[in-house]
Amino acid sequence: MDATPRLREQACFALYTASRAVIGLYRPMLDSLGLTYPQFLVLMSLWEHDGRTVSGLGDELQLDSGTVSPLLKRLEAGGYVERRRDAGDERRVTVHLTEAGAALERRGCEITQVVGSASGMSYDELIALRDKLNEFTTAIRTREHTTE
Amino acid sequence: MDATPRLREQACFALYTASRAVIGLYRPMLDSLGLTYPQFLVLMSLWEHDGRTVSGLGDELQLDSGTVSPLLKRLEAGGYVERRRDAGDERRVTVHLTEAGAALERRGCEITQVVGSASGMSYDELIALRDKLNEFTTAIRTREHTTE
DNA sequence: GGCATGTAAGTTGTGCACAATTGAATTGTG
DNA sequence: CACAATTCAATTGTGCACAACTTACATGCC
Repeated sequence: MDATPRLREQACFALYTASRAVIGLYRPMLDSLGLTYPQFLVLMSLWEHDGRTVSGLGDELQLDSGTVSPLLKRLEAGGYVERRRDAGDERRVTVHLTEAGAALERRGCEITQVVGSASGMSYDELIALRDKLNEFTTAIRTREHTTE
Repeated sequence: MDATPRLREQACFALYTASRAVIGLYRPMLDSLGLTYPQFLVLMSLWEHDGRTVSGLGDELQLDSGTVSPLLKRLEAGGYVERRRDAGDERRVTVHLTEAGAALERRGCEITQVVGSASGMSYDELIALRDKLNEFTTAIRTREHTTE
């Protein structure tokens, strides 16, 4: 019980592997749209609520500006979003879907459904897994800044 | 039900977030050893069975040579492993723990326990989550090369 | 032996992640 | 008003991930 933990017995490793596996399943479908998974997440966030700020997207995706800024630059180069300096507060940049970005919503919805069905789990099982993972993440984050 | 899926309702997003959160929890502890999480995984694999080949480690961690090779180079530069060209088959490179790398095992074991307890879950809950994730990964991988 | 086929490790190029820093704009306080 | 502190986005630097490619070596088949 106190022996060295084996890699395959670790929940953390299972998490790390599962995350990469599901992104790998998205990849060929998103490739055909010229998107990566994080870029797709940004679009999902904007389909729900267009015109978010850069930091708003960072909060939603739990990513900092060092990740989001270049990611948005590529999405803009791809023609899916536009960035606009906020008139009221010049520090803020709001991100807006283009016609092309908005048009991807239908296809994006199909892709998430394909991935969901590939999991081999029922809707209820997926919900339960999601909730368990979110509970896990919340617990981890509350203990994040503790020494040892 | 057929509406656009919201980011926070997606199991995939929960997975992506949970994976990064737990690696973020490992980070400060591994930093003090000069390790990253993937480097730590390599050491865990070697503590269990020293002298694996590069491709053997890749199979274990589900990473390709493009990821593992430079990672091992950094671990070697850090003084934790050595790479040796296999005498029998000159294509193979075996990876061996140094004294310093082997000595990290005890501390590594403590770190995984700290992370486990930070999850706020019981041992049984963690096992159940791990098994569910591995089931998920297996299902995903079997459907990986299917068009749509 | 000679050569096609396959395999192992490494390299190159792109795109995340994240820490640390920068610079511009805003806000709080005297 | 002045100016310190804060906020926001972007930049820089390091280390994964992964696709595509390269090079060296091994093996199978004639």
